[in-house]
Amino acid sequence: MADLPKNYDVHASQKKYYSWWESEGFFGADPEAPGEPYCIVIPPPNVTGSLHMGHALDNTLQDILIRYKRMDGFNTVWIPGTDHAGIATQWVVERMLREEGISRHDLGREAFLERVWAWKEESGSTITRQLRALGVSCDWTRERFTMDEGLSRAVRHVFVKLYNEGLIYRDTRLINWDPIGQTVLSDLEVEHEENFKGEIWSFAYPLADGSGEIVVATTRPETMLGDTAVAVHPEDPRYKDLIGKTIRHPLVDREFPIIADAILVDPEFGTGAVKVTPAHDPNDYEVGKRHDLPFITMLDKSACVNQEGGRFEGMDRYEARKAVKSAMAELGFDRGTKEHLMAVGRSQRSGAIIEPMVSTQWFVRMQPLAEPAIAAVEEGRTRFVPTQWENTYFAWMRDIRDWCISRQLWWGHQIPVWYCDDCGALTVSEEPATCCSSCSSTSIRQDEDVLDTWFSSALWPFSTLGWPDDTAALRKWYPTSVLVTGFDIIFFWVARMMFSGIHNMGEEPFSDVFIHGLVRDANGDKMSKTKGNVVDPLDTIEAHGCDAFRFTLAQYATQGRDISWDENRVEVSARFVNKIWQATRFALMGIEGHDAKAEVELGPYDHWIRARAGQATERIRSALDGYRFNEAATEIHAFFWGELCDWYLEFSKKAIYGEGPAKAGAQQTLIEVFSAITRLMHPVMPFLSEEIWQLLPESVRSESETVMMAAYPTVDDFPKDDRILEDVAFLQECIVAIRRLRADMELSPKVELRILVTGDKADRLPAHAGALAHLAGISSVELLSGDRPEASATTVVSGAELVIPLEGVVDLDAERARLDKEIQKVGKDVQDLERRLGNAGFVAKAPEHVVNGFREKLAAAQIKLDQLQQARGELS
RNA sequence: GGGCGGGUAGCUCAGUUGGGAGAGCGGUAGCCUUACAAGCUAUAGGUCACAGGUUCGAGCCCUGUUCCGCCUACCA
Repeated sequence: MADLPKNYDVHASQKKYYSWWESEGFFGADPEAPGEPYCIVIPPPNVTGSLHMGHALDNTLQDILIRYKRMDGFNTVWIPGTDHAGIATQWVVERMLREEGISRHDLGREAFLERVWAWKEESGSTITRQLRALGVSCDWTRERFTMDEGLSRAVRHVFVKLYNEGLIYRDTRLINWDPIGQTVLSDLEVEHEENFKGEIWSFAYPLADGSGEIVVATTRPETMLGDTAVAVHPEDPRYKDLIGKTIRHPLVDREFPIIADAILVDPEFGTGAVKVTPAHDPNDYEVGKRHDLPFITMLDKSACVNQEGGRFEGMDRYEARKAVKSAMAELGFDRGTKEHLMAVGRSQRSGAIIEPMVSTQWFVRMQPLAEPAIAAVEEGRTRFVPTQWENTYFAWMRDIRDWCISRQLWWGHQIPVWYCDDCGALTVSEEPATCCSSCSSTSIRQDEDVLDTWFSSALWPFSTLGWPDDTAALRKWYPTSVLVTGFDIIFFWVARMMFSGIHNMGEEPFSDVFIHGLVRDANGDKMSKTKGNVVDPLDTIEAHGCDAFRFTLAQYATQGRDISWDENRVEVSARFVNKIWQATRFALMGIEGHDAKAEVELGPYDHWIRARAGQATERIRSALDGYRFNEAATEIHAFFWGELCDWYLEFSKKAIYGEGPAKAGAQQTLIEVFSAITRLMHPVMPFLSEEIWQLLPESVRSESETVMMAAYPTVDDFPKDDRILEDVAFLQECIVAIRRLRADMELSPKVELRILVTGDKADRLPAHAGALAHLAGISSVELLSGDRPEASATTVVSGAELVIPLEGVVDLDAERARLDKEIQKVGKDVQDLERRLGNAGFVAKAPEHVVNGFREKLAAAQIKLDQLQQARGELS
């Protein structure tokens, strides 16, 4: 063991063990195997994407859970996969084509799709390869893709089912149009940009009878080419007489009425008269329906003015805006322009400002689907962690609008609907239709549009398990156990999985939804390529190692809070990894030559660290069970460094460097405790723990060839022993008190001190003389009998006083000064404690243990004060 | 406009039934003590954003104010 390298080679370890785990099939899952089911489906990253910090956090947390549950005897599976990401992927490929100087229309649908598939084949493995670098233990044999054959069948199956149930329908209505991407978007795909600097322009519409004008205001002048009314409030005295009169459009050959609408018009706002463009504004659309106005679509698919715009035809909407304004100014109808802050909707993908348009699209009727999805959370069958996210979920679900699912794209699941050229009937079919279901004509055409990418994502928790077939995996693992994801896709994905799962499977898709924060940069800003503040997880892993990276992520993963990523923390974690390695080296050297059959005698410190390990196990388990990853990581750190390294390894040195049953006892303890902590840390630090596991003695490894299959420690693995915990806590307090005294008196650690001890617990101390010698430089421990030495320092701990003779060790003048300072300080403490205890209400109402705690503390402080004053007197 | 989260040590952040204000980093002082100087020991540093309230007692509960961030909304 002496040849164990002084430093841990993280990269060699990562490479060696990941491929070993994977090739041995340790990630694989068998639905027939015993154990309660525990299943996670990965939030599928974009197939052509690459790993970012969000993925790193999300997947590290999932891996921690899966590894924990796998070790804990559950029949676990973690299903990986990727999403075809319709718009995003098509957008990327179109951009590549543009660089070649061609468009997708030049290629045609078939050739274009070939290009996209080729790009998917080329780049599709990047993200899964990068995920492996994180150490994730997905069952790669079950990897799925949202457009693979099985999932595509699931999509068609659901579409047909919902259509037959009347929950999918086709309708013509106002939708969000992306003029650059040239497709409709759902409300969620529109991002609202607040405080957009625009202007509001007022102009006059002349009455047709020449009797006057009415002034209206707009932020979008060009839409006046599509106006079909001006609305006023029915009670507005200014305009009451104008209601029913006709306006003569000054720019196009049309007349339209002045109408009264109490819902649209706020008489207090602006001029109190509103121009109405039913085909290009959501509010006006409603007005148009209420008043049966004409819907004049005056823009084409690229948001250029069409024939409805008369002489403005062919202009893009912003050119038209200027042209309309100046034309109106020439006619004398301009009534001024003001700056105006407004919100504009942009396409999430192309960035284009959304144009509301009237269009025929496919929709999902949401109301009936949302109701049971709301109930599932209300009734606790699905639980959000932290619970605050339930509000977000409810708010959206309760105010849900129908979901527009068709997209004018080519990359995606083509809508399984065929239109008959002869009779016009629709054929909706899971399998490709060959003739019209109504008139049997073979002259049918499939709908050219594809489905919103989230339509297939919504089926992910069951489609990946084999649905619509009745598979063993589906029976075993649905519903899944927990969904781990960020709050940014609660609406896009979580909510839609909820109603899809409930509607299609009859059961909600997961019992827990754990929502973590976003990874931001050190200043709390969103990471983005344009800002140049993106941290590449692979760079971090390369620099500091995967385990340090994962440990840092876990420590950062506080519930309900975003993460401001500070790369320095990874370096700190890397030091922890090194510390673990160094301690392991010590332990392995210590257990060298261990004879399992030798006579064993466990010493007090052996009992102590076991009891401590039990406490740590309890805390770590409880933290993981509650998704408190930061607590789990912190507890691993606190136990390993603060208890095991700082105290036990030092305590045990005497036995380890000695011989006989005490040595065998310490060796056995080292083996057991290292076996436990190695397993406890494994979910967070898989590589390091595996490396250590492989170095542990055969007696440990015989349980499992890999730590990832070893049993996760339980509290019952360790005896409870409150007496030893208390005893060692007392010893630690003594050691720390002596060290402090030493530092205060500027005594070198090499100066040996004697201590005389008195008090309730005094007789416990001589048994720890060895530890006191090693850890506090104490040469002898005796019970105080008779008088104190004339020159001495006293330090008080709970239950004892330690008297240290100072004759010949210290400068007495300096010591006097020090004592004076301390007397002052302790005096204040005593006063403070007395005041609090003297409070009648405190004694009457505070829990007994709290009151007793104060009493003990006060007693100890008073003793200390007395002793200090006495020592001061002796020195004088 | 509505909603949510946050403001705790110089920095990054913990703090789960209201009862000793904590960790890591950084600072200071002292240590190459035979696993680890990527380490060990000790230590300084905080009106827990502000103002009220409840209580014997508030970082924690209530009310208000303020600053930062996010989500959401059709105000011409």
